[in-house]
Amino acid sequence: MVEPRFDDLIHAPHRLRICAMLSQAEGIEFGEVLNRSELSKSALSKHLSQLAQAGYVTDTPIVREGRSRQLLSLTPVGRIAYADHLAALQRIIEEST
Amino acid sequence: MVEPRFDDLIHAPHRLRICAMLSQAEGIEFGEVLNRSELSKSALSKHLSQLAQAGYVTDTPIVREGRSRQLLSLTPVGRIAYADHLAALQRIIEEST
DNA sequence: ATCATTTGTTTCCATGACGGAAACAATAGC
DNA sequence: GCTATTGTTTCCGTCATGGAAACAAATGAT
Repeated sequence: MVEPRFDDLIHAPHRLRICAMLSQAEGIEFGEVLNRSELSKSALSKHLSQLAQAGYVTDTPIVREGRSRQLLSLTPVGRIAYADHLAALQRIIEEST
Repeated sequence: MVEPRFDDLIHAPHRLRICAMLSQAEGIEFGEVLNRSELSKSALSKHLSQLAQAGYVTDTPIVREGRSRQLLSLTPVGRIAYADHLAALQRIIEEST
């Protein structure tokens, strides 16, 4: 069972949605995350930097259509932190039912 | 079925915990919320003002041990907004499972 | 009545998060 | 070289947040 650790880094609304996107796939390109977010590319880049610095996200450069792109993924540590945060939220939800 | 509307006012970590506390009781005194939070009384007062201004929280003055206190409660509107927000979180959690 | 205590609000001030625009860097293709 | 694409960093303004202290209101004590 996961520790229900509330994580302020993940909790911020945009980052929560970013983590949710990344949790559902093996890897998503920066451009797709950008399209599915409501952020400018500079803001998105900064959020991803924060998540990367925490060790939650990594980017693998890939090439598609002649251009190099970032394939973003949650790291194992990131998946655990995200799962723990969701567990903390789940606990709040259950307490309130 | 509730609308899964994400509510930034409720989402902020301390306010989320405040709403969670209030959702579990008919009324809680300011002092108890203060003890169960990690906020100064000024910060708590300001958060409660925000929730009150949104129509999510009301305070009923009561007297206990010779002193008047605020008995805080979620309003019906507040309960709905909180439930909707939890539904939005629940949706995120389920998407990520 | 005066003073101190309790309960909560408001003011003041400092800090940090956040966001977008624009400049920048790196790479690929023409 | 020149342009377009992908993403980062810099710059700058704005808003959220928090605590301390001053304040207000009510009660009890002397």
